[in-house]
Amino acid sequence: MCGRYSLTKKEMRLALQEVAEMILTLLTFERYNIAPTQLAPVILQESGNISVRQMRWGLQPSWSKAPLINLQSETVADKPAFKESVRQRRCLIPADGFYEWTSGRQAMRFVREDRAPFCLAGIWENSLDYNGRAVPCYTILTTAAAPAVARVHKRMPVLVQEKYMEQWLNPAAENFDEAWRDPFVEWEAYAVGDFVNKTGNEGPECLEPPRQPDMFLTGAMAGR
DNA sequence: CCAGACGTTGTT
DNA sequence: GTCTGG
DNA sequence: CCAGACGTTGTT
DNA sequence: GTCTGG
Repeated sequence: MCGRYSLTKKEMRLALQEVAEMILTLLTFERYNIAPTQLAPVILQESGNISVRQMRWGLQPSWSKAPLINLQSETVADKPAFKESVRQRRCLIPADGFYEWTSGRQAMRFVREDRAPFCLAGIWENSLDYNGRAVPCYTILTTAAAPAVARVHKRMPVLVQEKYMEQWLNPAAENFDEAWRDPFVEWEAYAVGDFVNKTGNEGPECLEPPRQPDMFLTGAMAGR
């Protein structure tokens, strides 16, 4: 009854969007506080197939003491230790917000003005754990902060627009200037309480504003 | 050939 | 481990 | 990124 | 202050 069908490039993109949606709604059990060294879902393409795997946040090269949770997008492709990952093992990291801490250790949460989820640009590799076992690990690429973010922090994660997701995941693709270009997303920032500070803490409480709002941030002291 | 890099952030 | 620079 | 440790010995 | 673990 069904002896043939097609899957054009355009249809492939739709399939990818569907996959991304699936991840964000079903596979991504809610996470409010994904921290370095923890497992989180990552989208990748292997043997031509797009898949989702839980990976450890932070590359762990043998020579590095600390896990590398961020790498600069501007230079990563030129670094001997990472160029192969940039060439062969790019990935997308689904998220709907990210945290930055002010110099005063006030946690801020950044979300898109339209509240839409998004994908961050990452690369991954198999690092060796203490048993010599291969563990897939990922790192988030960074770029100069967008204006609203720059008030708190100079750097921010690279976002991959939907129209570049397929290219980003395809190992055959080579130039990422387009994929890395600033998507000019408007970001909204709001202060959250210190519950999020502790890496083990999970749940919606991570999103709640501070119990005692920071006087300087809210301007509540003005005029006193 | 060997030596040295290979990360990011914010703070002083 | 691997690449770049000298 | 933040939180929390930052020690040694010998014994079970 | 600095390092490790999450």
